[in-house]
Amino acid sequence: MRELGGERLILRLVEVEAYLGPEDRASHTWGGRRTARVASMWLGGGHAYVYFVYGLHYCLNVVCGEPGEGTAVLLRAGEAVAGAARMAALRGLAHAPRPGELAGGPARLCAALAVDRRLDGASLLAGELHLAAGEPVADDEVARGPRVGVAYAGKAARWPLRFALAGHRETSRPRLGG
DNA sequence: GACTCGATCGGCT
DNA sequence: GCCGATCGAGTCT
Repeated sequence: MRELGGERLILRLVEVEAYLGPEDRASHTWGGRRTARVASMWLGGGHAYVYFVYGLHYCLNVVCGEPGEGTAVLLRAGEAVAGAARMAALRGLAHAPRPGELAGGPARLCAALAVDRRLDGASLLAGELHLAAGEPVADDEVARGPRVGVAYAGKAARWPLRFALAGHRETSRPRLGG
């Protein structure tokens, strides 16, 4: 849930990826890296970790576990529950978004919720950006597969740590089968 | 101090 | 399906 100027923008998360900390080569905390950029990923669970990538995109993670674990979940896609028009405007879309276009992809999700570095390290338990428990999802509704864009990570690149609602239309590309 | 490349997206072919 | 954009963190010298 994103609160922006009194308006509520609500996304239901439909796709995420897990990053397991120092032993996960695809993780920014691989090998115990403690640099300024990843500092917030070492915070305790419930904090946001926002980073800038490719010179023009932001990605939003939810930090997990105890302080010092360095584990997080990347939010890859969501479907609009409320505030879709505002989110489309934030995305700069002049037309009604097609399925998957509004927040289907980590950088799109950040753009739709106006997330940038100012929210890096912020608490997600309260405040203008926060997580709320949603409907429970049965195990057989969840498709899983290898993560995206981490081919450099060797063996860890093949770990099935990407999770999405099976057959959901808002998930990011490349679409997870199932 | 300089160089390399990335947890991406959108436009063009 | 392929490729360029764009910049800062990380790494090496």
